[in-house]
Amino acid sequence: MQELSEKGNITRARIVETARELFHKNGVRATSVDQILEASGTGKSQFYHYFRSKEDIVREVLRFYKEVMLSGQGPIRIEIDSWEGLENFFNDHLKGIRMFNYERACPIGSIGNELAAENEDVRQDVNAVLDISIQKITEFFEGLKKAGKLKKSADPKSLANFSLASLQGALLLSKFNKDPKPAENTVKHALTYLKSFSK
Amino acid sequence: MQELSEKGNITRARIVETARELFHKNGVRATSVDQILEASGTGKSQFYHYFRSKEDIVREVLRFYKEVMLSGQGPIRIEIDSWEGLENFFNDHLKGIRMFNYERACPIGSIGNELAAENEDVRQDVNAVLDISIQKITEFFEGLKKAGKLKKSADPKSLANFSLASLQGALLLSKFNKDPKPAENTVKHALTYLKSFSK
Amino acid sequence: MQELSEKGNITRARIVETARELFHKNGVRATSVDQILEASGTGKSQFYHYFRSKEDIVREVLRFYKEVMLSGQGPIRIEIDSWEGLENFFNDHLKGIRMFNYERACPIGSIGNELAAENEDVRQDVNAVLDISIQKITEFFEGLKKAGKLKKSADPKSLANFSLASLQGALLLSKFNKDPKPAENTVKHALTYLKSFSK
Amino acid sequence: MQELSEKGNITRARIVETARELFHKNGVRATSVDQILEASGTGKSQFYHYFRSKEDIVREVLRFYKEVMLSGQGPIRIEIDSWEGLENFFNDHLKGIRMFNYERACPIGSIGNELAAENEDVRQDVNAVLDISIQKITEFFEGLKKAGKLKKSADPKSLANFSLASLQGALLLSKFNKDPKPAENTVKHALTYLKSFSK
DNA sequence: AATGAATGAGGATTCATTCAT
DNA sequence: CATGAATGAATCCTCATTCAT
Repeated sequence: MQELSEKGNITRARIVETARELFHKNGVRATSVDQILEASGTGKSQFYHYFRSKEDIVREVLRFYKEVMLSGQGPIRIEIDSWEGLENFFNDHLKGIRMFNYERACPIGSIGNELAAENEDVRQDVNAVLDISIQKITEFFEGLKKAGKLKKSADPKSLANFSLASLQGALLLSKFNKDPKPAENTVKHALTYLKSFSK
Repeated sequence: MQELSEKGNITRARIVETARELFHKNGVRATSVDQILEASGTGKSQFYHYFRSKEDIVREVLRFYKEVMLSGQGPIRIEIDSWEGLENFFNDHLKGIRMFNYERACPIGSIGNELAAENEDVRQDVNAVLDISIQKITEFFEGLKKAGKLKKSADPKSLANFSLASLQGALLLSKFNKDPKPAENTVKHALTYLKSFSK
Repeated sequence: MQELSEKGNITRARIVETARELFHKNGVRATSVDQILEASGTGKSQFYHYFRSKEDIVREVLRFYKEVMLSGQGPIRIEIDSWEGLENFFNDHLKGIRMFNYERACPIGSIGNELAAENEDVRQDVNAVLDISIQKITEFFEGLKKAGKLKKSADPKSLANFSLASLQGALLLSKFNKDPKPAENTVKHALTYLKSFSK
Repeated sequence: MQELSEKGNITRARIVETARELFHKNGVRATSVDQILEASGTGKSQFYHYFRSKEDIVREVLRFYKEVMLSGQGPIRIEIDSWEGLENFFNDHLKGIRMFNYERACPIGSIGNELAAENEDVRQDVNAVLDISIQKITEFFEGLKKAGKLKKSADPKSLANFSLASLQGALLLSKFNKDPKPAENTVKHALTYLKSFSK
């Protein structure tokens, strides 16, 4: 039942953090293990002390995103209990891409797009992480429905799914355009549509 | 008056076709030049007889998509002159992902997502290709507007942009889920929203 | 006893000329057959119509230098019949390196330095070409001697050999320095020394 | 306080030593990285653990020559404090080429001749290494002059420069002839000339 | 005489991973 | 926990050369 030492944990966390950043910036395959180690200031083979393989750290990165989303401690306000909350959720993503000059899309989606075909585990991980958002949004709509504030025709799960899809596409188009407008425009339309189910 | 030899063109086209398929299936970085050659049944160094570099063939593949879209000869019916035409455009994409068992998203978007950050030319190429769709959809909405069949508040360009974004996101989610539903659901909502501007 | 056609000869000569220039500028190994063909505006496989191999064209280039020197039609005045003639011989070389901004040494010596070790034929060719100069200088000194204008202690062949060695070294140092001074200085000393045998 | 591991240093040094030998024997371009590794008994990709590129090891080899010359520990006695010392300097070079059956010239000059045109850094490195010899010889002549043992007309720097140029040319001609005589003859004349400034 | 497609070995370089200490 | 040396397959690309027309 031995715990990892403090120091070890820190080194490990730094590696994950660096990998996460590089994966987001350049993609997984474009990021070599050596690059991660150099950028994290870690000695050469520390990596294999903490991770079994490159695949392993990819999944570790996805686990990190999962934890952040579940704990709600990331930059995205994912606890949604009002229409304003939903807007915040979308807008936090817009803020996110602004930070990187509209040169990146969703870090999770990018990993999924790159690796889903060749690695079933990663595909499922990606799915699971994105499902957290979908679930949270679903719960928001369910709440509305229960409170009689959503049209009967509206299916919470279906709307949540649409929300995430349009968001992913929004971020993607802004990356291709290196410009905030496509994402802003898409988010605006999506919100307008979603609100049309309000009553 | 002399054209490039038949034979050469065929070999070249076969390489591009193979590259296109592999890029779509596995991604650009995951596809080695050797794989392309082997899969296309081409001798070892024919590649560099026809292409300057791997980047070159990526752009050639994008050029191919561009031509297909401009000529309207691909599987996607991009000439849109009615609401039914718009539905066809979306549905053709759904058919497309079904062909690959929902294991792939948009081939152009995937290339963009993987390479836009590191290669400005590719980013612009991707943008240009996707803009063709956006332009076609824009023209459809403009036509409607001119005919007084679209609400005044509707901005054709903006709606077209939303259309493509939601489509990209739709395909992406279905790839992550290896399931048609997320895409179908997203497309359904998007179309519902767009049609709400009809009058 | 069929002669080569006019046109063929011209193409061939252009290839040799281009090769000569590129070998001088960048070295033999640094020059690819393709580069020669592209720079000479020759179709891809013309090369192997005229030459058996890359080695073959190297030797052709050396043969060219040989002919130029034997015919005395090059930029180097190699017919030496006076001290002034010897000075001209040296100075023509200094002019030569000036033309190329002191970025090149002797084209023949360079080929020799690069290939003598691996190709005995080339080594002998190089030697033969340089021997032409040595021979001409030798004859000059022999003439002087016969005319009683050279000290008895002076050995014509030996002095000629020294002349060429110091010249080769002179050009080399100027290339390393990208500056005319080392060559000018060396030539000045060499000439001073040689003239000391005059009587 | 930690030094690079013994083992690593040894491997690295062995690679440099092997590269040095092969560059001298066959030239830089004629020597592949694989050849260096095989000849040095080093595993396939150790090379890039120690050197960034092939250019890097070329410069490392030049750095090696520089250190050897500065430390005076090589086969060439470069500390010159008498006419005999100058003769030793020349003769050590003659001994050097004898070791290799007169199939090689100056290793530094050869690298310079092959790469100076395409690589400015290498050109400067080569220049710097050869300047060490020139500087040492210059100091010898300056010493003579200060002691009143050199004619006033003699310029130390200029004579040193001539010394090295004639030496380079001497070695070159012997390589082309695969024979010691041209070098011996040239050195003999150069020394005779230089001594003529003694008083 | 000329063209350009085809070949396949070999070049430099990068990569994920393992080993010895 | 940590270090960096070692491994060898794989990657992109270039080369000299030959073939088919």
